[in-house]
Amino acid sequence: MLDLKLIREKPDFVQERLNLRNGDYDIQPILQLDEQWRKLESDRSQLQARSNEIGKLVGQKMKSGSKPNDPEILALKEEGNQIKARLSDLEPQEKDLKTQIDALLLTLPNLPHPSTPVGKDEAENVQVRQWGDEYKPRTEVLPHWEIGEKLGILNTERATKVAQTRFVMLLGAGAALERALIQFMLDQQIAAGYLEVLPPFLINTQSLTATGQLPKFADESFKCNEDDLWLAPTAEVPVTNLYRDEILSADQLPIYHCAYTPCFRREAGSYGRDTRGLIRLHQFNKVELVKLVHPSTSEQEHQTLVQNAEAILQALKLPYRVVELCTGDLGFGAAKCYDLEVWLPSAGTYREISSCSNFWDFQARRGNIRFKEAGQKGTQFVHTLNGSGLAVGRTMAAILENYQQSDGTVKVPEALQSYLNRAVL
RNA sequence: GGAGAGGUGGCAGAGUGGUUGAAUGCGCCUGACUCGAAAUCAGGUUUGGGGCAACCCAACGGGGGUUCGAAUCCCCCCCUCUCCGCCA
Repeated sequence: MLDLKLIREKPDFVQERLNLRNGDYDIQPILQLDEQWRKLESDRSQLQARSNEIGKLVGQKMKSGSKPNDPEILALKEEGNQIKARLSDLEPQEKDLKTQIDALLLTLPNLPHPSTPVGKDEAENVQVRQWGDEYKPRTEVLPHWEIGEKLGILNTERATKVAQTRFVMLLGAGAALERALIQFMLDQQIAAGYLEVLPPFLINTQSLTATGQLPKFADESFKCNEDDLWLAPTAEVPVTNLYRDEILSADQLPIYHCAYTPCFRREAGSYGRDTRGLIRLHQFNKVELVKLVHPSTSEQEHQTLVQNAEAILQALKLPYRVVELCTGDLGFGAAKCYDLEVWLPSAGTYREISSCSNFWDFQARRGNIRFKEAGQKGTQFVHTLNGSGLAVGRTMAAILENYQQSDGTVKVPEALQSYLNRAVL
């Protein structure tokens, strides 16, 4: 959520930054409502002040012996009643305006960070670095779903029977590989200083609103209608929300968490895209990194977060590149974002395997996650960051392709061999 | 699902109609004492909003109501805990 004060005080600046995004965002309605609201607010609070005064006066007089039906008391009561009548007119108006303003605020995305490259769309993202070209296979390889089916470790047809399209079933070594990857990733990130969390996978509306999935992207998540619960689309949601509505002390920061969860996404509007294989599923596994940090450190924390995600790809010797998203491609809540893209030789392209975003104070405002500096008055919002460390299914896809051997088997990356107790799939 | 208890400041925990934004304790901050620290003593310490400011308003789980006045009384809802039942 953007700071209403900032919108009010620097409307041109805010509008300019929003215009760099993909989509039409207009702060004018908010500015107008805000002006009306402030007028009502000050009228109402003046009336309220007089009303409070009357209440106190009556109390004092009663204590010093006045009778309830003394003329003086009756006059005060009468004035009190008149004020109440006017308040009952103003109050709902004010509340209604406030509700409208809040609702509009929740639909505005974050401002891009000044350092985020300006651009219209994906095509203008900026490559930051590329790693591991020497590990790219030199011969033709089968797409991961074909080699997976061939090896009998991946089955789409039966998963579709059990559930729907965009679900897969892993068998034998496939299931073991998925589990090994989860374990490996968690071990690495725990060693890097992240505290593991195993959060709820069903989460409430308030939590999804705090991290920015709601209200705008309700279509993207599965909902349990009976219960105000949604299937988590990413561990970012439950983990960031661990600290919702809390005031932390500055010395608790930074907080680093890693979490394995399955992720559930409806993938509405992606019909026909990536219909085969492990790339785009309604359910996939992910190890997520989440940081809550002091604002003064958030940029460097972002860099180390990206490095922590990269470390997994490097340990697995999977070729990848790092891309910084331009303003037009930035996610709703992100101020700045790096994508890690892994090499998929069957397609001859890099595919996103991790998205590392700095949300600045955007999520913290929505979730009311604050901290207090010892000895200082007031509170500040933390900065929240997160990134995949990594998407497990896509990692498996990358391994099945990059580690294919000419005899139709797949080599197990050295870093994983001890987890799987085998060297070849 | 049945029965009961409860939701108050960073935390713990008082408070049942009147200047209570809220006792007390812990924590934290400042000062005194000390070479320094601990201990002790004194003072301070909720959050959010409006206003250039003085200052004002709001908030005791949420929403309504009664009243000149509600943390306190009434109604509805939510959540947590305990016991019983059921269950992985």
